[in-house]
Amino acid sequence: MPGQQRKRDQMNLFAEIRLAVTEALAALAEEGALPKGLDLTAVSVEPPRDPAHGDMATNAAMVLAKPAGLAPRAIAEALAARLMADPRIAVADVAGPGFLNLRLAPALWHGVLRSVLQSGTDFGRSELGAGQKVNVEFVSANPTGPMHVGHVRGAVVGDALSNLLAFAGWNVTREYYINDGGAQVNVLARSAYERYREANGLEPAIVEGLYPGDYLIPVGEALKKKYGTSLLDQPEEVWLADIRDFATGMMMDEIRADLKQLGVTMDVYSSEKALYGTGEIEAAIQTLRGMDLIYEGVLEPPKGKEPDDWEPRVQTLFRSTAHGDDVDRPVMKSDGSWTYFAPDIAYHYNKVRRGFDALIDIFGADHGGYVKRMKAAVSALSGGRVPLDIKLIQLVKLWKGGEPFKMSKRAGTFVTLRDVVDQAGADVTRFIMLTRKNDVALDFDFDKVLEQSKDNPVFYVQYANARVNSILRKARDAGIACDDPSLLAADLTGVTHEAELAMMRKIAEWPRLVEIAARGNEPHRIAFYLYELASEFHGLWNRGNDEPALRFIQEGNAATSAAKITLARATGVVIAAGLGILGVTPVEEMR
RNA sequence: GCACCCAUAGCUCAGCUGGAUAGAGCGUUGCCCUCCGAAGGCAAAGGUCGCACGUUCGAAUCGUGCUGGGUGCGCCA
Repeated sequence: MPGQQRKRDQMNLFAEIRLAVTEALAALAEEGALPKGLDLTAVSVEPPRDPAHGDMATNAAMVLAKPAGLAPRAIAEALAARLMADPRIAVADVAGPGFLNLRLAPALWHGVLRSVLQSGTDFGRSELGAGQKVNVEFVSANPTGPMHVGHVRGAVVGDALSNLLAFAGWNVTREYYINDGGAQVNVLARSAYERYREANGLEPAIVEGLYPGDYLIPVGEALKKKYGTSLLDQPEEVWLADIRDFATGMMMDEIRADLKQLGVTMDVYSSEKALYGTGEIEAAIQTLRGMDLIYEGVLEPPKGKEPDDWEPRVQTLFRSTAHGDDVDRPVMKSDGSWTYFAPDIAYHYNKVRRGFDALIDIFGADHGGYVKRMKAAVSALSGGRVPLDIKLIQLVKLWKGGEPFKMSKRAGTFVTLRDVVDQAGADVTRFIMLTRKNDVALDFDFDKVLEQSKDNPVFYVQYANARVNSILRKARDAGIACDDPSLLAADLTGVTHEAELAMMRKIAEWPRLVEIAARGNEPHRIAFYLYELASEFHGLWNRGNDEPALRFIQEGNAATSAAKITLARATGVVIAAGLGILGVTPVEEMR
């Protein structure tokens, strides 16, 4: 086993104990108590749901019973006897259908606290990703206007997921795909042209089908500054391409600024337009053709929802059904130009050729129908080597004053990212956006997210951290050394109260939780964990009101205080680490 | 018609890639506190995990078939 893995296991107590279990099983096999060569991959060590069952539980006896040809309880008892000889295991007893419940020596929990203080916010970092290159494509909003609230959630999820994967050992690239190659950017150009005419004192003709938003007025003014009156009364052929580039450029500047305000920085911006004329699209399609996955054919009309103007038509199709899709998909329009799918294929082929080991796309839920064909394309073009995971982001419903919130400060009909961040702040926005799994709708209530109460999870988690800092401040004032090196020297043997052990157990779960969240590409788990961690901490704090022995600062007893403060400090460190992944700034003090 | 997503306490939602008596917050009920260890605390009640079969020692979790809601379904991205 590589040294890195070993090092990580020492930080992850669950991994360490699992290793103890599998080593004990191997020893039993060596003695002949178990058959040799059993597959141990299904053996797990996890926190039991009921803390009364112990600190950790393993299912080893149950999953091995059948392949070993032995009764679960017999295996469990042999394993228990073996583990009891391990000084790290205080109690091992068999329960239920064959669970082995373990209670650990308190020194292990104290070791976790020291690990946290030694590693700081790197505690919980994992080598799970083993340095593999993963590309996370997210936002990818059309460059035809400012980002609206619908984009915010995707931006936050993508960014937090990127942080999470980096924390878990992946080499992450954050990428934005600019859809600047389709018809919508010509519409943008024509809309901007009307604003340009307006800037020159003419009446703009914002006809049906153009973008009416006020946000294009500055674009018109900038065009006037650049071109003066030279483009007035010129035919579209003269100005379309230039104005299109100019306007999309300005839109992208605005989008970049919006993302920055939200705390999101992309590593790579890829352009759809740049794929045209370079032969990349043709090459991607040609590659598929070489696999016999491109053909000329006629699609059946969808049953039950036949368009009025349906007529059978021969078109160029991608045989996506060969890679799990339901029907084959057109890549070329009847006029010979590419469908939107073709450059997307080329773009994903581009990502594959750049050497990524895994691809992740964050899409809006309305793109659900696009998932299978995209996966089919990546599967075909990577020879099945590169997995593509697509996360669909459900709607955000805004609320204010108990009513749906729809107004915008801008003239458009949508709420912009800026509207949201200006009112709620980036930290609050980011946290709340992660308090739901990606595929369920989320309510965002401007009143509630800013409330300073237990009901608001952002406040609740931040408050826990602020309390930790308050303890440290008070302790320092009382003359107790609270820097990490001093705390690391504290004797923790007295910190064994059940409530304190519960706190340590929760902290010890952090490395395990990081891996679970990273494995599933599920950043929301971090937010939920932080809430639970904060809850545990507030609970312990509150018990200090009634039971002075549980207070972190013990009057007149610097040594005991230091030990208990270590527990608080470790909690604060993990909260800071978790908030760091979410992209939320921990606050030192509540105001 | 087909595909994908969702369905868990009155409400809003978690649920560890199959584990033990299914959790949290809000709300409800009861008790406590008015102390800057402050922006409340403790406890209780509340569930056929949409329905029905199936796989398994064991299912909210996996499979099949339904019901209800959402999204989408050839020259829009």
